[in-house]
Amino acid sequence: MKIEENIQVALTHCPICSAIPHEHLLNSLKNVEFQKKSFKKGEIIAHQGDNFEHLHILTKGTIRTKMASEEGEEIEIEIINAPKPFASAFLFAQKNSFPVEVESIAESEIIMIPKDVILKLFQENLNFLQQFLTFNANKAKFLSQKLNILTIKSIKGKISFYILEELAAVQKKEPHQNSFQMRRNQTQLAAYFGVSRPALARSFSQLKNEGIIAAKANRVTVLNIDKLRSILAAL
Amino acid sequence: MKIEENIQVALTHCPICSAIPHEHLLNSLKNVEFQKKSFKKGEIIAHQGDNFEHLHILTKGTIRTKMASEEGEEIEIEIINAPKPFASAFLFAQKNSFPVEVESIAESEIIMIPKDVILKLFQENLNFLQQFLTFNANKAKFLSQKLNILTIKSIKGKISFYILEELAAVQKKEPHQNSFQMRRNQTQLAAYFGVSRPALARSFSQLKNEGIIAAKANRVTVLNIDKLRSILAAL
DNA sequence: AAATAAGTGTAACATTTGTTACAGTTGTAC
DNA sequence: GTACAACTGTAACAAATGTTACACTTATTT
Repeated sequence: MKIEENIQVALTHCPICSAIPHEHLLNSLKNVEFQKKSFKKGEIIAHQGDNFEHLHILTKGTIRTKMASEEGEEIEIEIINAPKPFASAFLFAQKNSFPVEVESIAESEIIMIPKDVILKLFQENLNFLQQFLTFNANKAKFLSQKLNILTIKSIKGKISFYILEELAAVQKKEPHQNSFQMRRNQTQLAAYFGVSRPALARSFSQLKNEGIIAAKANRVTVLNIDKLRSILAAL
Repeated sequence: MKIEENIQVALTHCPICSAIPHEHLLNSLKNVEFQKKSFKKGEIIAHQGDNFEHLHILTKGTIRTKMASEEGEEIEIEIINAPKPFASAFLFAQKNSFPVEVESIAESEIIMIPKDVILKLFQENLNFLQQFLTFNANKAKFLSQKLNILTIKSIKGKISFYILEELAAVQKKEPHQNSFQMRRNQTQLAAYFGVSRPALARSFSQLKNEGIIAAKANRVTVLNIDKLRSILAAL
């Protein structure tokens, strides 16, 4: 099977494939019937519960995964930009179905590589295996952090947790920084937390009135980190 | 290092080690400085956030993992019986710290095997790798199911989801069975859902009054599965 | 069998969050 | 600059859940 240029480029930048030497990757995939699919903005790539036996790699575009018991009530799990695998942490499960709804939110392209090919690659290439393990372990961490946010019951608590996490991330680079840029607006954050938008705004206002944080445009400044921490502790 | 009899037995029954031929396992571990630790009932094995570089295997006893932002508000994640690995899905993460609090709830014993030994075993033994992948993928599924329960906002919805899952599991063995034994009492279930016990009881009563389920002792009977499903759909 | 503990059902009330609606603010397209 | 859309702040009210308390039932122990 001929591999298109753009897919090759995507794969060399994919966090789990980049360990495989370029030629080796080409050789492996050349002999393999991997599938390619394209999706328009708004199309559903996979439904929650669908079975799969392939490693899915998003080679182009952006997807959003969300969880919903049926219609209605949905909360966003993750937004994934190409090139990256998705649902890879579930590939080797006994009953490996998509745990989330996967929606294309831009012109997207995915390729699908059969499970057994992946296993073969693991044997031929220890680095690939390690990257796969690391990528999935990071995903598991992400899931468990998400779990943590949902575990916190009060909206103020969720906000505090979120802000402390974001601030910690920023402080790794600039240790004394006490403000950061919000990556999500309130509407998105409310979906992420699984709460209503006005309720989120209300709690945000309370934190501001209490002098714990300040917010201007999409920049949040932490004024009293101890109080912020105590909100979590006091839960 | 000498390997005690009981640990050997435990390992051969451990879901990720059972693929390794007995002699091979002994040989591999003989040359390795793996650690052994014992814990009494109630002792904390690991705190949320602790770093680790070893695969942890519970060889004896029972542990409970729970999540908590600090003191107070805790929700139970999982109860694990020996012999099983724990936190294995996070072992290869970039910053691999315990995502949960791990508590011994019985006389327990664990062994710890360094990461690099595990990698070596992967290379020598494809079955071991596959079992490890499967075990972790199942964990990821478990986490995402847990996420699903927390995502559902109403208590009635959580109960419906839970009952439908349990019933589906039972029906795999007995297709026309419409009742099942509860593995958790209401107090435990409330902790699992992250809600208060009286609120759970109230919602339970409502489902009973509406004729959707019946419950006697710890046996739940589904009387109207369509209505149960529609509770989830209507969310 | 009595005593005790563990689990369940339920009620009154407090608290939090959701819902709906609208006004003000900011950003963007034309 | 105007018009429009997206975002934010906020208020009144509804609905759900938490809290506390207690009665009742069911296991377990003695």
